[in-house]
Amino acid sequence: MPESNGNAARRNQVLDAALKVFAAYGYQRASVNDIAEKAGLRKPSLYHYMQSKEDLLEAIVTRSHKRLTDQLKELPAVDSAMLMLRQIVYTHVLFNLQYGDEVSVFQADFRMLSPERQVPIRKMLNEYDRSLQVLVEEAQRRNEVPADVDAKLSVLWIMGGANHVVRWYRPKLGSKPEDIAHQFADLSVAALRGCVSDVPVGSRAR
Amino acid sequence: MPESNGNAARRNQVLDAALKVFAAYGYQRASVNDIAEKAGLRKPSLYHYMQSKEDLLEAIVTRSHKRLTDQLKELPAVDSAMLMLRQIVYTHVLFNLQYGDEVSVFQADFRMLSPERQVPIRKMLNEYDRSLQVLVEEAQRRNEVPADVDAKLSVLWIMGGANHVVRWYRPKLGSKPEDIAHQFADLSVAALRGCVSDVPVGSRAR
Amino acid sequence: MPESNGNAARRNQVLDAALKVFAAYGYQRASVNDIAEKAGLRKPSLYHYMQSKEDLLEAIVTRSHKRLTDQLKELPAVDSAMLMLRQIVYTHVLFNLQYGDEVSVFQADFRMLSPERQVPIRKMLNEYDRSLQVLVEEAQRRNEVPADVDAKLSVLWIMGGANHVVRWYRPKLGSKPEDIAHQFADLSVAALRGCVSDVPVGSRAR
Amino acid sequence: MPESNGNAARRNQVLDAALKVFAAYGYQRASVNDIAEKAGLRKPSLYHYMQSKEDLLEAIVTRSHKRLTDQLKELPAVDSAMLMLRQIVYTHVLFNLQYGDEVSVFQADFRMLSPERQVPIRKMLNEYDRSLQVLVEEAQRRNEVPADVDAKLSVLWIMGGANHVVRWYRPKLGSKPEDIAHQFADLSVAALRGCVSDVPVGSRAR
DNA sequence: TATGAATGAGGATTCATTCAT
DNA sequence: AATGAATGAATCCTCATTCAT
Repeated sequence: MPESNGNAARRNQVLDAALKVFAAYGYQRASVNDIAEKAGLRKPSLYHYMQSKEDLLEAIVTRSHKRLTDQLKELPAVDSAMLMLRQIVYTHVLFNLQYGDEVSVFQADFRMLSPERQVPIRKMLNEYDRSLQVLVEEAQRRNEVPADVDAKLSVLWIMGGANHVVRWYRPKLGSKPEDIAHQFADLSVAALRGCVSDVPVGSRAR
Repeated sequence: MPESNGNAARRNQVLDAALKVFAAYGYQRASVNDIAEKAGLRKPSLYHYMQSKEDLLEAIVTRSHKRLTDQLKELPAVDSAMLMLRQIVYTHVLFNLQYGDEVSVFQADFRMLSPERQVPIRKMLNEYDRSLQVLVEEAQRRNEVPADVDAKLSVLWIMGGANHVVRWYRPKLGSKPEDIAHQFADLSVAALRGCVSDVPVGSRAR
Repeated sequence: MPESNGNAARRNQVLDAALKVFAAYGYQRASVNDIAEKAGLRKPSLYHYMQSKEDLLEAIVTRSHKRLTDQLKELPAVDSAMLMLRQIVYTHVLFNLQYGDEVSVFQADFRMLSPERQVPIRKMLNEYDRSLQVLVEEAQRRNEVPADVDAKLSVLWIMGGANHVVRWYRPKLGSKPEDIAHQFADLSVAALRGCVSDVPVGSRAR
Repeated sequence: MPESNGNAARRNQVLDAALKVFAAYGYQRASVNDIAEKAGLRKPSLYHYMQSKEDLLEAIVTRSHKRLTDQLKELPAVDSAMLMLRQIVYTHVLFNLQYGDEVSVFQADFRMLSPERQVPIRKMLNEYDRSLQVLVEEAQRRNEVPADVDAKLSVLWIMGGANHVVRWYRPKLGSKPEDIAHQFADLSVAALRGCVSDVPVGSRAR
């Protein structure tokens, strides 16, 4: 009766195996047997370290978010909202680049969790977005960001760019992670700052 | 007549049914039976309108990309690269908002296609990204975008924001699609324009 | 309501199409659609010329046996049982070589018919074997075949060799059909004639 | 452990179950479920002992041929080609009678294997035929068989008779296996020896 | 702890046949 | 006579999970 999910080191090995397999095939296509092979065990042995396949996914997703927030907590306090935001984007992008598998699985397979299991994670994500939104609003109060910028939309915009990296980034190819993170932090700050008041709106809709 | 996939109107109904089911459950979890029910048919009848489940996914993905590029082709020619880019981002975001299901399935399940089926689609995507990159480079030659901006990275950044919308946008909730598209077009242009030269680099790594 | 299985010429075309398809894939693997394609029709159209797939098999099998017996009926009467037998073997082997597809289907798929449909055909086959056996017994009475030969077994032996040809014979390769038939007729007669009384029985069992 | 096909004893039980079911219904009509029932298992459990249904057929066919050649290898060496041939025919016929199911399945369903899987088996069969042909030629050099006998054809003829037994033999009915094998060995030797030079060629074709 | 064995539930797909047109 | 459309039944196979050892 594996009540405690056994030995913690082994449990982590299993999680890592699952992570790689999920990242490679996607949660649904990855079989428990694939994970077992990757972990150097037989299929039933896995059940000493997990309750179910879904359990692994939840653990991976939760662990991933925790890792990110742990990193963010260590950021030095700065008195400028914009600088804080810049730090966060930089860290977030770098995190995504460093933990590509985890983040990929998060993005691709999060919704494969049962609705109930999604709830706490969605909550964390919303809180995260919300905290960024607060920073933008703070910057707007300080006139570092134009008032007509939609704080919520712009945060979603930035998150999109930051999360997208796991889809195209390949280590050893192209720019270094730190450079990418810097560029993206710059782009975010520039986007928020605006400087667009003089651009004519040349969109199809007009 | 197994070659012609039967009546074209019906085929489209089946594609739409598959689209909804894939969007709701994900390609892997969606069963052929689910699609049949949604289409008002029994399971084997579907095979008059498709060769396989994967066939449906490929058709959806291809149709989606074609729809977008068809819209982009209709954009008026403008002599400014930046304006052109703005138009494209606006149109792309609006398209993603209007065809949320299609785009979601594209993003979530594209890689469930066999490697061979992925090839032509990857090619199209790369061409699209490349064409945007060319616009950024053109804008840089005209000094509308700072020379130190990485054209490729910034395009990927923008695409990230544009594609991300399908993950959070819910019709009837929040801003109107046109407003979102405008904001995102503005943010993209602002991000490229820069104005960030005076910002200190407050990142954890330093 | 296709009571009469329609136009006879068309019916024969369908039979021939089925014959080729059955011979190529085997009755079970051959699909009604394969037959329809070979016949230049669509699947449901076949049902104007048959009651069922099994119906086609029965018709092919029956037609094949009738063709053979028709040929045998035309053999000239001869007063020697051995000569009669020789004629029959020659004709049978030649028939098998000429109607390889039909005979192959007969042998391979006869038992796929429902038990009831097998009855009359088994009866015909038994009668055929029996008539040969009678000839051997007649030859034994005339001392043209040793008395210790088992008439029934030797007939089954001969039929084995004769039927086996459809498994290895390929037109345009090796001997001509007439030469094969002659050789086999010779072998049959020689086998029955015996001349083996002086052979020591070097079999493992002793 | 999907590579090792599990416990060998069980695997053999499954093979035997499959053998009986294939022999009774034919490979195509036999369902995996039929085999499972015969083996006292549920359908999915079979997959511990096989990779696929076709896998079972291949194993049966290969095992059958191996069993025969193993028996043939034990035959005592004799200096007469004719005696050797006689021994082989005797043994082969007896084998076919003793392993009727195996041989029936071999003959009826061998071609249901994928072309690739047929290759090695065809090769073995050809080698077998060829080795018999060599014996006939040797006997011809020793003048034990007339020079005008076609060695290849006569071997095919003999194999036909030998293989045919599985179609008509029913245990407990008619002659004993050993007697049948003896008769057939005698008939083969007699057929080859000839003694037919004085027979007029009474065939339809003249 | 580790695993061989077993399986219920469910997967996509095929196909002979029917029927309305 | 010909066929597009539709489908019930059945097929092989996969897989997450359980359990006895």
